[in-house]
Amino acid sequence: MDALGSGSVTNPQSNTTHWKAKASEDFNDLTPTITYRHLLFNNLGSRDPLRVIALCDSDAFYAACEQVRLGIDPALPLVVQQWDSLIAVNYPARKFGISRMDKIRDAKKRCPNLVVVHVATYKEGDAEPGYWENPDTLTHKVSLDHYRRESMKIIQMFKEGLPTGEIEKASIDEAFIDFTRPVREEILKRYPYLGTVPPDAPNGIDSPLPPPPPISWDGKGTIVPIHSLTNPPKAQDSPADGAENEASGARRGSSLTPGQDDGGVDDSDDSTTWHDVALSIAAELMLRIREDIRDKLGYTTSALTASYKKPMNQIRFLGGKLGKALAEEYDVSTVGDLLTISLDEMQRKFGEDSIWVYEILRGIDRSEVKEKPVVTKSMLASKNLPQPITKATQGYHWIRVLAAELALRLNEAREGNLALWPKTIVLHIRQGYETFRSKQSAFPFTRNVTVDVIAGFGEKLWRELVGTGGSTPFKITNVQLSFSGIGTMESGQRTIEGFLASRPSTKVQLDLGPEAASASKCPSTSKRKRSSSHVENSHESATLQELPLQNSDDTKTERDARFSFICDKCRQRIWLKLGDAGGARDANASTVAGADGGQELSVVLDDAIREDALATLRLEHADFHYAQKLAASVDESIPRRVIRPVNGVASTAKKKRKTTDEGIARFFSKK
DNA sequence: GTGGATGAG
DNA sequence: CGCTCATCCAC
Repeated sequence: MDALGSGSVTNPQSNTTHWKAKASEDFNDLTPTITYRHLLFNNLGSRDPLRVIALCDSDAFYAACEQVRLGIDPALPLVVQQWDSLIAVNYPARKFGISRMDKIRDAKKRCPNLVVVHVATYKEGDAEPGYWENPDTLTHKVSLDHYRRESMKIIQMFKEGLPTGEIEKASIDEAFIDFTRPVREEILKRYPYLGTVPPDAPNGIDSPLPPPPPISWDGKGTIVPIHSLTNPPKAQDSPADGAENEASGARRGSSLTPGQDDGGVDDSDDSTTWHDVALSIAAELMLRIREDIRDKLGYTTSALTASYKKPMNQIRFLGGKLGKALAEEYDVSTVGDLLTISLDEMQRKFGEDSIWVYEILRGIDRSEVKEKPVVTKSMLASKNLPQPITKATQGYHWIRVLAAELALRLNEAREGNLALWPKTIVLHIRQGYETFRSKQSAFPFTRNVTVDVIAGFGEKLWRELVGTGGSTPFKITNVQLSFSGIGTMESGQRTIEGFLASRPSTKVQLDLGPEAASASKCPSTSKRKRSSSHVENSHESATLQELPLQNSDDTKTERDARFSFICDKCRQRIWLKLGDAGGARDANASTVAGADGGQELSVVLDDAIREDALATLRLEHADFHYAQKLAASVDESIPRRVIRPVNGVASTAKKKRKTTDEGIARFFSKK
């Protein structure tokens, strides 16, 4: 696709309409005459005429990460290897004609002195990924953790450098930056006289701003005038570090040749607008931050700062099925070809919402830049199996490897927030060339998320997905294990129970130890009716109740430590009661049941749950004392705390897609 | 909630 | 291209 904007026309004489798409449709709102209202209010969102957005990405990011990590001279050619392929090639290496997806051998042939770093990997049992010269894809899994961490550092610098800007991490090496607010602030700082509407202004706050000062585009990078968008500059004029700082969409006079810097003040005409000023300030801020990142972290970046159009093929959303569908529907191959289709025609065919696509085709992208939560909603670890696996044990092996990665990543994320809780765990497998199938299950909140806990669930899901093997042969070519629905647990309550309550068949009730009764003496005893039934087929599950019995070495003292604690305040030994999982419960009676039927969860998992429950019990017991103090006068039960999903915006008002949407039309709904 | 599909680097 | 990652959405 190319020929972006081939139908656009700029009008250097008009202050109100900067370009038109063919004759009839115009986009007046993009670049109106800027008034005091435009400047002094900041409430127009993506229709703000002073809106400036930048996209900044790191150059050959993975390669740069390795270069920085190893303290290698950035001028040396370096590639990052993943098995037999390359996943990153730095600029010096590109000079040798090496490109991504070259085979490693070819790359070395082209450049014998090439620095080759294999991406970090780990195998089952490794506590963390490591850098090895020749990891085996049959035993190891790639880890991108280091790159994720470095990425976060860069995002952090954007945020610190632009406290009032909006930063949206777009990928591991890219971020969208909304400069609209910082630019406004800067304009008011530099031109304070704009801060008040002059008394003699003809239309009050709706009067146009006075003419802008001349702009120096010097040192702001490469400027891409709007005229040139069909023939944009190439990167040959980049700074020496290979990075670029482009600004696009400035409604400039014709004096600036694409890719050249005229090196100074724009005194060419009277066509400079406040719109241009905004763009130039953003470009300047962008450059400053990029330099800071380079100096502090060692990463070079490229940025494109645009008011509304971007050069070359930089159109989002058309790279996938939508683009293909459009091309087929209209039997065209370039964006330019689609510009002949009028808005009316598109809307008649695809409904009102297709204006979104119509604008995208014209380089107008009104998407909001919105900061994403620091923690992502999901985490996925996956492994392609060059040699398809055929046995359940092999599956368990990979599940453990993937579980190790998830454990590592979740625990690392928890360094920032202890209450992080993935509500769901999912196992995907791909059999041969079939599409993926998956199974998921609730994941309990556990303070210690270990490989064993995760793998326990993974194995359970595996059995649901492929069975225990034997009878039906399989050939699995990919295994993925993921957490989803990551949110935070509020004041760490009632979590295990919530999880187990959904498995009524395994509810068991068992008081442990002779002192169990004494536990109920301290706080009030549960009056809830209890089921006295034990699990009938106890061989089916390794539930908590079996633990003390299974382990013959388990002395009484050990058992005490595992299932109880002594409260400092009341000097009571407080016991963990394994009982009915659902329903209400008193402050002192922690309830835990075994998990799923079958040998679904390992003993170790139960152990983790037990420890978790014990920790919860301590908190609750402390709460009990606290509540007693507070509520001495009132005969009220201790307020129950409730689990509340943090991102619990239950999307009730989800728009129903029109059932008439068929084929291509379904792409046209508003994003 | 579950499971599949999509887009992106 | 092969691999990895995250989100969306119909059911």
